Amino acid sequence: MTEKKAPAPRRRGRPKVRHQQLATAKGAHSEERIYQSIVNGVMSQRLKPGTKLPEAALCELFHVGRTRVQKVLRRLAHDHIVELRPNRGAQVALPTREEVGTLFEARRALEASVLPLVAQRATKQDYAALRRQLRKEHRAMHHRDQAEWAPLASAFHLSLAELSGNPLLHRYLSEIVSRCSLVVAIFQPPGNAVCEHDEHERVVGFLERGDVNRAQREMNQHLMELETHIQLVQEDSDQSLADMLGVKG
Amino acid sequence: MTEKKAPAPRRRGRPKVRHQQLATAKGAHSEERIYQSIVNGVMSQRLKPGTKLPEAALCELFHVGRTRVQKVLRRLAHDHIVELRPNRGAQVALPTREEVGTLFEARRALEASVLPLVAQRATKQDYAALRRQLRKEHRAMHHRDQAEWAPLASAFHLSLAELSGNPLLHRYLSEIVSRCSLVVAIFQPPGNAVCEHDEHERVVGFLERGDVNRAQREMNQHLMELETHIQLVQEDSDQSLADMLGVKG
DNA sequence: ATCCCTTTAATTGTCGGCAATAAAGGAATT
DNA sequence: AATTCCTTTATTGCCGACAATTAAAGGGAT
Repeated sequence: MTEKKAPAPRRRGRPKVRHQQLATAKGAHSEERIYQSIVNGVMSQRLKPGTKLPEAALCELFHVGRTRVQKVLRRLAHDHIVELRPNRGAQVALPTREEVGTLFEARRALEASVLPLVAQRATKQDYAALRRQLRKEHRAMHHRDQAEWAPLASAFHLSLAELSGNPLLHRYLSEIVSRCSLVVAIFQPPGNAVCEHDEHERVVGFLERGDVNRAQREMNQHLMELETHIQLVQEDSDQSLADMLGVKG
Repeated sequence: MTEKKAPAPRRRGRPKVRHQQLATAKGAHSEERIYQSIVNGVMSQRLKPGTKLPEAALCELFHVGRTRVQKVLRRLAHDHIVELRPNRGAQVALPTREEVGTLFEARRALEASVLPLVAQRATKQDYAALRRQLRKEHRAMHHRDQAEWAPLASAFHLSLAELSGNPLLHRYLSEIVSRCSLVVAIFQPPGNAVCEHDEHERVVGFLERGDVNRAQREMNQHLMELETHIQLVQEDSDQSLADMLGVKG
């Protein structure tokens, strides 16, 4: 118990902000390592939205100078993982409801655009690989927790983007899927996993039969369900979340 | 003045690369200024693909330290305006034929995705503003040279993206349109302007009537024409271009 | 107690220095 | 003469130092 005395030589000036431990590993390509550590921290909820990421702390944690930390922070800001305010440093981003809307809208648009290209270019081997991946995803969904399953579900969508053969669309969709995962991580109460009703399988089925339209409709439906689920969850965890973060702006 | 004598004491070591004057203006938000200067230089062909952009030169030109120059160069590299190779600095990007293909493919996909959103959200005033813009574009096309008309033609596509109401799609399309302009600037011989056959007007017409499908087809056609035109031009200016740049890799 | 202003320290922004890397000329070897 | 080092120099990568900015605490006046 910290008892405060009468004279209480209390500190003056701006207080040093507390930060949590992230990682201690060392390596050669440190920038990628720092980047991944922070992304993992955000995705796994250890880093909650609003958490400050002071440069000095990251420098100590990862044993690098500020130059590299700044580079990583700028990259994270570009990916909308953190928010970067001038002279005030970086903090984990908290997307607004509106941003979530446009995010999912853009995702639906891109995923729909990707499907015809996949149907046009994918080979039998590609579909076989997709199906293998889906079985893996299925197993994870039944046996493991969300932390392990989530990246696999995203991997399906990213594989489709890759099969489109268009690196640019793939890059954009990667960015979007990452942000969606971030949103899901933020607004999903633990244990409340989204059940997939074999929608991924159905998309592949339509694609393989060459029925692009139906594949698009199925995918759209799938993404709409995901979004509405998020929004419902967000609705009733709004207060407790803001409270949990101590958000004041 | 350093006078060179008879024995021609030729320099040894790595030669200092010559660079051209870009701008001398000064301002407060210097990073944006540097960024725009380089983009303008590339778009107006003063900076040809392959041109090196040494940090020190830019520092002198813009009277800033290397930190800010590096930030700008990284941003340009992210936008694919320059290529950034480790330990070798930045140079103006030269997109390959394959990259141009994926670039236009992605552009067709995004522009098609944008149209339904526009039809859904645009008001009468929006269409009126679009039409005003189109008249301006028309005037520029008939009276001025390509240098003035090109940004206006791009502006039409960007306006559509903006009217979609989705900032994310707008950002992606801005990126793509910039790169397309870069490609056009590189592969278009001066004076060989693309004639627009009122395709923009027709797209707006279909949209206003709510015929999204036809608007999409028209837009697709428009973009395909643009691309094939580029490729034809690229075909027969390939040699002279490589020669012009002194490309050796 | 509440508001304003000053004081103080944390934190970020920017710069120049030093080490590491890459590129070119020249020398040595075949 | 062509090829392989080796030397020399421009250039980038990285870091710590210093200036500028921000945020909180303290101290009055209302």
